[in-house]
Amino acid sequence: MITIKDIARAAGVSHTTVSRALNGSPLIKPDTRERIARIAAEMNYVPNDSAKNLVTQKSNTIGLFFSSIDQGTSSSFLMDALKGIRQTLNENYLLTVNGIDDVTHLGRVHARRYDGILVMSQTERDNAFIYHVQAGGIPLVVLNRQLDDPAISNVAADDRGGGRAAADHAYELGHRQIGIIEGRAGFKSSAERRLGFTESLMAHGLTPNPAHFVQGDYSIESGYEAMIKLLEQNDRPTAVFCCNDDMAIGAMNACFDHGVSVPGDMSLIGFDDMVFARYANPPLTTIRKSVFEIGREGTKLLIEQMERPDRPAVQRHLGSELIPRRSAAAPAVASRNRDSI
Amino acid sequence: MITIKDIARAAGVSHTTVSRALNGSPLIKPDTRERIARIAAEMNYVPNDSAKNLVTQKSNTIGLFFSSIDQGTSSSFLMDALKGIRQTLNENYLLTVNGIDDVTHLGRVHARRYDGILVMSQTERDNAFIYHVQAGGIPLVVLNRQLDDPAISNVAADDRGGGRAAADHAYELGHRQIGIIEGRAGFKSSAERRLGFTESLMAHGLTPNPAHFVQGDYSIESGYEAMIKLLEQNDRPTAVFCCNDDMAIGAMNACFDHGVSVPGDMSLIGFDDMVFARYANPPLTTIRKSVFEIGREGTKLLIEQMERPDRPAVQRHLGSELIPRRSAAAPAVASRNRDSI
DNA sequence: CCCTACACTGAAACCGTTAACATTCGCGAA
DNA sequence: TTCGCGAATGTTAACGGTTTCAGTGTAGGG
Repeated sequence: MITIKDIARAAGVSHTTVSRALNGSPLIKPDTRERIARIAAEMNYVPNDSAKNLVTQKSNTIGLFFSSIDQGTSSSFLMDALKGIRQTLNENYLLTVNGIDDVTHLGRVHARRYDGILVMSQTERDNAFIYHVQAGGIPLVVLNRQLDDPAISNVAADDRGGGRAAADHAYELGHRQIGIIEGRAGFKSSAERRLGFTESLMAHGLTPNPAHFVQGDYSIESGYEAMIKLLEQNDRPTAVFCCNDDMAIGAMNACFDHGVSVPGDMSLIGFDDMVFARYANPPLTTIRKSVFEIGREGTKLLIEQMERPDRPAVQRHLGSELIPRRSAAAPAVASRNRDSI
Repeated sequence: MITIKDIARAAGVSHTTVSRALNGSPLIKPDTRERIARIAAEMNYVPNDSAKNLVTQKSNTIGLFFSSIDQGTSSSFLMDALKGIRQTLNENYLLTVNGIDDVTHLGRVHARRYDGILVMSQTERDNAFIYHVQAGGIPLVVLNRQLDDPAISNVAADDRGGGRAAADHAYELGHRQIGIIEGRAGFKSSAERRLGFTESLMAHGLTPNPAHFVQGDYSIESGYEAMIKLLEQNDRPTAVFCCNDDMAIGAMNACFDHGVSVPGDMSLIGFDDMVFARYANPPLTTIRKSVFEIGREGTKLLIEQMERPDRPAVQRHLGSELIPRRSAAAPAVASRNRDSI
């Protein structure tokens, strides 16, 4: 392995000069710098990160931590976030990917090891981790989940607004019995989406029917099960807001299996707008949130934070947008009548 | 930041003794070791990786490289692979995730920076990267794509066998006109799956009809387009093997949009068995390949390779398995007749 | 012609660890 | 008593960079 000293010898200068030349120090005469650069290139010199990091007290590493790689995180999530992050992050940063749950010793997550940390958070259970990072003085941005703490930088979709938009849409189509399949208990997004949903109902003068609130956990299966519970009710809703697309797919399957046509007998609205949403049958009406964008904005924020740690934390909410497709339509006449009685 | 020297001072020993004690050297008296360990814990000591890596000439980092994060890699892929890898990898390894396309300077991928590298490869275009890594003497395992070079360790699914199984299944259901929507041109998996498919046809005495071979690129859209080309033919197939599930979903949509019922008028078989396959409508008959397992086995191999670099490279093929669901069934009588003429 | 200032380069210390090479100590054999 | 030896610990030199501080050489001003 060749080092700056080898280059120094070859160039007939001191290794200090080589170091400076390679780092673009203004102290070095332009032609010296060039000569050294050329020699370094010829010798295929690659700087030793460990040595560099040791003396500069940096790690050159950004850590991406997920709530849980196993559950609750749909795969397109990870992918989209990764795209957004990589695209924004300078190439010579190392980006590591971890599950928060996999971290057994918090002590191993340390300012020496990470220059900055991104947390893709879903649940308040991540808080222990988040506050550990913050206490350790590591630049930190929490993605995806809205945080209450203004001291921590945060980029998330507007879950509540999205929930509201979903319910608004159902209302405008003419539905008056609108159900909801909720996300995983304990996840902030679940609470927010339901809250927005309820707000919309109230705003339109509808009284939420507790029987039409069914718990799910963001998995396809839970959507299936929840939908069955809804279908079995005598006074079942004519439209259901599923708090993510996975559950909407599950719900759609439940409808098919029980001879309930979508959207003829039942309107379905999802959340996330993952790739498959438009290829569902019927294509899924849903709320788009851009994890890609969250990744991108979050990374920008993190970089800023690393450059000037004194700056105050920033909260940013990215809008969520209704994407009307074909899984939600006006209710059948019968149910409209039933409502108008 | 506290270092072994601080601990040494606190314990009244030399820093060498601390280093040895903390690393479990047999040279240290048990009670000394214990005392030092206790002090270290009390002081919240965290070793400095950079310093350690500098002197041991390791990087403590494993790199996971993807053919392309943007195209051709479905997201559940990344997720599953990651699960398999993380589960197998010792927690104190850093695992970085990169797109091969994002690597602008091959020189930056270097034995100093990575103790080992996993390549999730799809296409021969990755070869430049792969051989660079190998030439650099970095322990390497190529995942997911079958390699011709026995000098490089390799874990992949049995694509050819899977293709064969798909065609066999269609044949056994009674189909005699079997089409194929091929994967992305240039991807090894595309070639292998087609090959297996063709082999099966020949084995059953069917002559492959060139018009029934349509190019796709593994995207949902391409599956849609390709299916339309197939549907437009006068002598269209009664069953189509789609070289991945994404394209099968696209193909299914094309059928719906053209009033062709699945599996009534058209049987569809996919490949991968991604999560959504069983929630398609109808549930998708497909070939299961476990990316998770590929990740797991590949990591095991890599670790072995890092521990004893002298060992010869290993090729491992994980089986692929037919998962019959409802998107493929016996052909309608009319077409059976047409065939029997 | 000398002195100073400035532009450039070099020497040496340091970052936190590990490892090769002493050193100390106590004990049993000669 | 002395010597040798092994167990336990210490000294010191790496590892490959950056940075502080101390030169050098040259040009410009007096």
